[in-house]
This record gives sequence, C-alpha cells and structure tokens, in this order.
Amino acid sequence: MKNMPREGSGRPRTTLDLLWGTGDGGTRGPRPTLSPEKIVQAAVEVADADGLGALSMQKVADRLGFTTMSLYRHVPGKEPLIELMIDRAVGTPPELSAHPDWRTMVEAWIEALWNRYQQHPWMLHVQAGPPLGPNQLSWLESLLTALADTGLTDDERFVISLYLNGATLGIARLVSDAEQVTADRGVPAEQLSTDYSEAMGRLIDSDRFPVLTSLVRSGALNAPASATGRAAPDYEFGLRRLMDGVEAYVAERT
Amino acid sequence: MKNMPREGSGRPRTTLDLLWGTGDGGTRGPRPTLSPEKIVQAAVEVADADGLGALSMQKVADRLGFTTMSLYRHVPGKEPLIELMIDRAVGTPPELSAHPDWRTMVEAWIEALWNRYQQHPWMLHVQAGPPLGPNQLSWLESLLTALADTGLTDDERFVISLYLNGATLGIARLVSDAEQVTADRGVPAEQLSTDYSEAMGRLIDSDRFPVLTSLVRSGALNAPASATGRAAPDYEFGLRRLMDGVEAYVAERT
DNA sequence: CACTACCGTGTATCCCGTACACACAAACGT
DNA sequence: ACGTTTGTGTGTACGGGATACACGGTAGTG
Repeated sequence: MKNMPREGSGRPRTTLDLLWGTGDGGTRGPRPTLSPEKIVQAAVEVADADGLGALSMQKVADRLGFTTMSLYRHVPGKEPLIELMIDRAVGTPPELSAHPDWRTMVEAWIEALWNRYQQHPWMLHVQAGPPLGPNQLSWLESLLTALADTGLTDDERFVISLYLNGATLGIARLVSDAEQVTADRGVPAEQLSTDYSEAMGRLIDSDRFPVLTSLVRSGALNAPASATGRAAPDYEFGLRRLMDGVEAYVAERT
Repeated sequence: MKNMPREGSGRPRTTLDLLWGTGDGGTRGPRPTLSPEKIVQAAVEVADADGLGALSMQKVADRLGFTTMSLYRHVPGKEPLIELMIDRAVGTPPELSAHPDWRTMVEAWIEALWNRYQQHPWMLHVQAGPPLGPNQLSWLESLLTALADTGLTDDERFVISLYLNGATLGIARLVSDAEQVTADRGVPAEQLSTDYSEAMGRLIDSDRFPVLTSLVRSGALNAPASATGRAAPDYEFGLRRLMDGVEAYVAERT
C-alpha cells in the first residue's frame, strides 16, 4: 500500500478551525514558513489594491514569494480563504462604552462599520453567510450590548441588529458601486453625478418618467453627492429616520 | 488593405443602446436567428437555476443551441450581459395608485422589490452601478411618485428613496446569503437557525461574548426564522421602525 | 536510526472569457 | 443583373485561473 493518496492532506481541516485557531495539529515535519495568517493578510492586500475580481491564488502566492500550490497546504481553497479575509478585514468593533446612550452608541457602531466597508470595498460583493468568525461575532455582540438597556426583548434587539446591519451594508454597497463603476469608466469623481443626471436626461422620456424628469431638471441629483464629495450624508439622513422610529418604539414600550 | 480587422464588429454598440433598444442599425446580411433578448433571457434562467458563479457564456449558448462565440455578435461581453440581466430580472415596478397613502405605497414597493430579489437571488451579488436601464429607472420613478405628496423637497425624497432601496437590498442580501450558504452545506431549511445557534454555542466563550451567549441560551435565535420558515418578518419589523421615523419627519415638516 | 507526518514544488487537467479569421447570406449601388 | 458591403454563425487558439496529484526533502517520534 505505498501509493495511497496521503489521506487528510495536512493541517487545514475546516474553515471554522481556521477562523478560531483551533485544530492546530501535531508539530511534525519541517516548520512551516507560511501560515494562514500571512496568506489571509496578503490576500486582503491584493483585494484592497485591485478589487475582488483581481484576486487570484497566483497573485497572493506571488506577493508572498511562494508557489500557488503552497497556499493549499494552509487554506483549503479560495472560497474558505475569502471567508477568512472577511473576518480579518472587518476587524474588531469600536469601543462604545464612552457614549452616553444607546442611540449614539448605535450611530458610532454604524459609522465604524461604514468606515470598514470604505477601507475594504470588496467586502460588499462577497456571499457572506451567517457570521461565524470571531470578529464578526464581536461586532454582533457589540451592537447587541449597545441595545441592552433599551428594555426591548431579546428577539427585538436581535431583529433590530440584523436590520441595522443590513441597512448599512446595502447603503454602503449602493454608494460604493456607483463610485466604482463610474470611476472604471474614467469619469472623474466630481463629474460623477453631473454626468449621471446628464445621461439620464438624454435617455428619459418625460411622459414615461415625469417625476424623474423634473428631478433631473431641478438639479436635485447634482447637489447631494457633490456637496461633500461623498454620499455619506445620504446614509446619515436615512439612518436618523430609522433611529427616530426605533426610539419611538422603545419609548412606547416603557 | 484586405486583412484589416473588420472594424465596428456588427451591431452591439454600447450597453446603453442594448438597454434602450436604440442603435438598431442597418438591416444587412442574413437575418439574425439570435437576439440580445433571447440571450439575456437564457442567461437569467441559468443564473436563477445555478447561481451567478455557474453563469458562463458556454452554458448560456448551450441552452440556446448556439456556439459560445455567437453570443458576442449580439452582446459585447459578459459584464454588459449581466447589466442587461439585471434590468430584465428586476422587471417592472408594481402598480401603487390603489393604495390610500404614501406609507402603504412605499411598503408595497419594498415588498415587491423584496420578492424580485427572492426570485433572482444572484442580483444581490453583482456590482450594480447607478441605475440606467429602463426598468431600474421605472422602479425609481415609482418610488419617487409614491413620495410625491409628502411635502418633502426633491432632495429629501431622492435621499429617502436611495436609503429605502439600499436598506431593502442589504436585508435581502443578509437573509438570502444565510439561507444559501447553509443550504450549500447540506443543511435542510428547517434546521437552519437551530444548527446556527448550536454552532455558535460551541464556539462562543461566555466571558468574551456574554450577550450572545445569553441570547443563544434563551433560544431567541431559533424563533424568528423558523416561525414562518422565512426571515421575512424580520425585515418588516425593521422597516416599520424606519417608516415611523420618516412619518415623524414628514409630520414635523408640515 | 528507521519511520512517519508534513512542507513546498512542479506538472497536468479542466473550465472560462474572448480575439481572430473563415464561409456564407442578404441587401445596396450601379 | 452583379459585384460590394455588411453582418451572421462557427472553429480554432490563447492566456489565465482553480486545484488534483505525486515528488523530494525535513524534522520530530518510536
């Protein structure tokens, strides 16, 4: 029985083990030069620099000075690697205890998450699955803690957390996509909304799209994004409405 | 000058032309058997069935009974094709005029969009860019119309539309990802949240994650998703808070 | 010291997107 | 009527990417 496939090809068992650092098996053979951590770090750097579409095992290995196949000794494949990247890129949640009330805590939480998304825009395009990594769970824990003294039930706090998380994700994606795509087409950032409303003006039939037409003509599309160079205020306005609603609900419950 | 590359290889000029059906140039040569519409339809079917990752020009061509390369006569590439797919998959917005007030209109709008996302989950994972297709613009027009008699300014209505759109997108993605990923791992839908909270229970240290631990122990994670077999109520609750906030803002303005 | 478990590598396979050149077909200009 | 022009579907070919598999070497274990 010499040529049987060497079963259980080394260390990297499950993605969960990688995420939590468990399952570090026996210390036999040559000391590894590579490690999952280094690989994940390099992968995140590649994705940050060139986007998720440009992420390949080759590029990651090159950046580390190793062969493509060497990565597979430490990470079971590309998809698991991406899961690890997410947990690393999202990092640790902010410290919220200094804030006076739950509302400012939640706002700070969302702003921090928003910033993370800005730093690693590729996170907005991965199929995420339920959070299971230590960092992702820390974010959830953090948000739930912020809602602790609202007097809401466990269910309600959980659902609200889910919604806040999702809303932040969605807005960040919308904004980031708009910037990215138009940037890829070689449009300078200042002209973004100008060009957009101009393109729309050309396409739109004022019979079929009366409201949009008047909106374009009034120039409302130009103002918000170019005012600060960022669409950030957009999400803050919407967020504030959401918080008002939550606050009213909390007040009603007590 | 015989062997110059036959410049301007046929009809499919820009993605915009495809989206709006403009630019259908001279009717020379053999009548085309294929058309952009058929291609887009087939592509949507493939993505619906096997997900975005399994979408390839091969599969689309096979489904139509043509060669891979034949597609490129009608569609400039894969990415433009996906943009067309989005506009087709999102379809036309719902009829809202029957609803009594703006709030129920907006709720109906969101529910309709939510349903579209359920029908075509791959839409949640594409880089979208600003909406330029006729159907996408119709959705925007529809939502803006619903907000018409709120007395808000153009800016405000636009920003709120953006936020509602983004929030719906984000929640739908969170929920769909969770379902999808766990389904890929062979977990039957009923066990989803059970397995999830069980996995979390194994991973979590009650010192580092006190709130989560108590949440898992109380079983709050099991209830919401399994109650209806869908996580739909989650988003409705959060949505209601958001609408309350908007309503308060509207009232304050008048 | 032989054995075993594991490291990093090289090679090979399969799939994907798409450039390019062909053979043929239908309308146009003369 | 007939060459010219423009477009159609196809076959072939290339570069790149994920990953299975077998190899030679290495460091603890018995």
